[in-house]
Amino acid sequence: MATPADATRPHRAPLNTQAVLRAAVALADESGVDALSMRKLAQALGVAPMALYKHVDGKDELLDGMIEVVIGEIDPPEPGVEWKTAIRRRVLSARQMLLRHPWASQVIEARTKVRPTPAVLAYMDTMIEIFRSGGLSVDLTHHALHTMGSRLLGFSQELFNESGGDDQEPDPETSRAMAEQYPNITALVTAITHDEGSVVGAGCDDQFEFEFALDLLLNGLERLHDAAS
Amino acid sequence: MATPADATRPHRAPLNTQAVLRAAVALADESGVDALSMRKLAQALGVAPMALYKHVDGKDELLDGMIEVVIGEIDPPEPGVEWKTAIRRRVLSARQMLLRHPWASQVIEARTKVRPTPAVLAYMDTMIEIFRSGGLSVDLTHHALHTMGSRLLGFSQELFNESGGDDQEPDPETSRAMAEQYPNITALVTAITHDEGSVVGAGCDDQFEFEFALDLLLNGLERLHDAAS
DNA sequence: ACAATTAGGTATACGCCGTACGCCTGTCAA
DNA sequence: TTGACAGGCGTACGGCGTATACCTAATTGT
Repeated sequence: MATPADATRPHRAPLNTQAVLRAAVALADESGVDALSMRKLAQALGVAPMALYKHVDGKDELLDGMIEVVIGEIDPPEPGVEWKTAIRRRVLSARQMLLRHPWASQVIEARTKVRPTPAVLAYMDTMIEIFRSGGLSVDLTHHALHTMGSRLLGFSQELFNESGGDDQEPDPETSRAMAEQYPNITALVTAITHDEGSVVGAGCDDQFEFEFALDLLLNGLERLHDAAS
Repeated sequence: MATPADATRPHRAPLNTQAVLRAAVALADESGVDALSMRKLAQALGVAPMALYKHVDGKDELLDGMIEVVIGEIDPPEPGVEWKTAIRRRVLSARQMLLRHPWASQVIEARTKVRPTPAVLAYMDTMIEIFRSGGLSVDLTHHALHTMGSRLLGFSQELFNESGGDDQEPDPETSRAMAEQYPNITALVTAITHDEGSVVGAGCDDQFEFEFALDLLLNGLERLHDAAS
């Protein structure tokens, strides 16, 4: 007679796999992926650590499940759109997801090296489909994927965003030492931050920079495609 | 009278910071960075775990030191070379380093988010110098750095290299299921691996793909630079 | 109607990890 | 001679992932 909701004991809702994954994503979003442990996650769900293993095979599979969740947040491709626009929208949507979940980039990269998850494979599959139905050759599509997947430097992205990462103003002495040791960085940063007063504090417009890179690349691919026709 | 080398007790060489860092790099190279623990490193050096803390401040600082070591392996810039060639050589040299130390990319990215090491800053500084002395504007240099630092996808790079990561041949049934679920990936992979019999097993020429991406980007930057002149 | 199965949660324990703290022992300068 | 100190060691603490065994309530087959 008792419905599952008003059972006599302080039953919390019986906790399925999706709930575990969503809680894990939320916890990683707010505390960082390093602070995501099975024990902390269990505590956040009001449950003993080992209870999680009834719903998830282990930490690696938990991470894979979290990947599935966030990849699912990327907008699906719209049919009947020109390939360059379609790719552009998809990549920008993926970027929005990565900004919402700062841990995702690192986790996806690490886990994909071991074994790509179905959602990652599906994402890649639709990307290929867009290129191919846009008329790009197999070879050019292949090159395009590699080009968009490579990072060429492997780091550096976050150097300007917060000018160092810590929050306090650099005291004059250290900033003078900085200017001495890294004159080119210093010159570039001051030039950037002093231009166009529109930018709020310091730093640059990341969205603009991202689209700059994306368009540079897409235009290059289009040029190659046109030349081949 | 006893030289440090022939001391009476089984003294191993007194173990300085550089030796610790080099051992850590070697251990990460052969066992992966996940298997690199202070305890394992100490064991590899024939020393108690806590001995390391006399030479390194902690694990994070150990990782920073390892970054300094591998960044030091990147060829220094040669003066008097045209900017595009200079950048090209530097980036390819950095890539060789990253191939030698598969853990480096991940570690550098993670630590740079916290605080960039001096070597990373110095590397960036010389990159900026090359662009600027090549005549590129501050803005274009800025864009160039972002473009080369962004990955646009964040993953996917390793999908083709080993067609899945595990070593056994996929049995016919699973590969049929693959072909059904990811038709575009399947089509692309089979087309790539069946072309040009020159390629040994399966997979593609990573070096070629990397240079393709690099040149696509450098040519795009050059075009923008010429248009601005 | 009742026994058997099972799904969901728990408690305990093992072996790893990073590292704070204190101690010991040679070496060498004053 | 003495005392500082550099280098190394042992112990211990809290946190981690997770194997194993156990408990309880619901569900199901007969």
